[in-house]
Amino acid sequence: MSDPQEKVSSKDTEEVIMEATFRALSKHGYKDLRMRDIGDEMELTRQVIHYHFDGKYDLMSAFLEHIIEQYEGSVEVDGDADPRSELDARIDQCLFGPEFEEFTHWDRMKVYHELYTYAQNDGEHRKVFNEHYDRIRGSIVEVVEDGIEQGEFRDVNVDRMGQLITDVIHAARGRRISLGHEDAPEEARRAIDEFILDSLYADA
Amino acid sequence: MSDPQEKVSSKDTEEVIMEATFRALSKHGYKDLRMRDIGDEMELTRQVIHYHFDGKYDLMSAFLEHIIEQYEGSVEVDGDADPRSELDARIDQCLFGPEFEEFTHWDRMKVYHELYTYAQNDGEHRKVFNEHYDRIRGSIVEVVEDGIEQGEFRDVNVDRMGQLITDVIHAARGRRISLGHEDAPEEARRAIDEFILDSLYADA
DNA sequence: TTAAAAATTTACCGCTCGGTAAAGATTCGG
DNA sequence: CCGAATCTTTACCGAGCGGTAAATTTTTAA
Repeated sequence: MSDPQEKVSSKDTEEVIMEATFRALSKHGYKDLRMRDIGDEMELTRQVIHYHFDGKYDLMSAFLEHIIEQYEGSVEVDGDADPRSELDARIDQCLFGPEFEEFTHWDRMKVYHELYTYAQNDGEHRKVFNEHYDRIRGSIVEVVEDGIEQGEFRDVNVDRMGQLITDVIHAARGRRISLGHEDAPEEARRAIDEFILDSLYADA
Repeated sequence: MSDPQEKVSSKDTEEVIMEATFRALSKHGYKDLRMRDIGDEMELTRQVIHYHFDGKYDLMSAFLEHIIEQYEGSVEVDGDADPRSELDARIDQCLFGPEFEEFTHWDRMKVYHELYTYAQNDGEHRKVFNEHYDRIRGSIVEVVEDGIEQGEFRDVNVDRMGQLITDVIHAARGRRISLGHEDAPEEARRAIDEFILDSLYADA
């Protein structure tokens, strides 16, 4: 009875559904996602979904929050490092993902990007993404601010700088995913180093 | 009989279908696009589409080439200007569109971005986008190369620089479209100016 | 003028989709 | 141990989808 693999409570089922949704989404893409595909990705029947969620849209909304939670939960910080190292670490994490789960990172990003793009047709989802985006950018802006306060960086417009870095990260990811440019993240990393971060030091 | 508005030849009809597809796509998004929606956007019946195109996928492929053609056709060049002006002009055109058709530019970009993202699930479309992307980036790289040859710019890695600029443009557009950040293009323009293009002059 | 070819419309269809209702199984409270 | 509540499965459905076939109109070529 306390057999760990037989225990399936309500919360576990919803988690199972989330993971199945993730796999189905990875395989078929958002446009061609059918409830049936999700059912095929789990041991349970597809109809259980309707018991736990109120239809397809509700499911997708729940999944959106789920994947964003995972994203933000995977970000690690080392508050003690110097601003430059901290900044580098954050950029790396956004571009390459946490070291230990590299293999799922791009699958997750693929799905994330697809939902991100379709959000233009959905006010609800757009709002969720906006809040998430603010947090990500904010965390980078913060590091730049610290660097300036500590006198390591020049006094630049932090919002503009944070936004620029976030944008480059975003574009490189999108390019790797949509166009298949495997080296996009690494190249973006170098470009940020060579052409952007030097603006934090140069005395204009 | 030579009444200009009554004349409807085969090529014209395909053009009508392309425009209707564009409008339908703008309204409903790729995911929720039905053949019926396209029919609703034109005077002709929706079944004519099946006469001119071999099903929905064939239509979408044709439309993809159509919209990319439009995009590239709208780019104007002034070969005589100095490299910096030329570069500025190109960036502006990518970010804000040709002056005279600003009102359609963002509708087109919206559709473009959606197809771009979905291309990750479609090898055929991905290939088309890759070729297109190479041309756009190439045109920017070219200008930077000219600037270096003419001694106006520092001797940077042109591919990396071209890619970076293209990425920032792309991300800003995506952000305006998906998240609704109206000021994204202008902010990106400033960021490019302040933090990237200065790398073309600074002596390291 | 006319007949064939091209283009469009009308009418229709099979299938797949998301969703539901009721039966069945499992868990929980006493 | 039992009854109730929770959860899952089985069986099914109607709406809406992309697509087709044949009738109809328009254009083309003689």
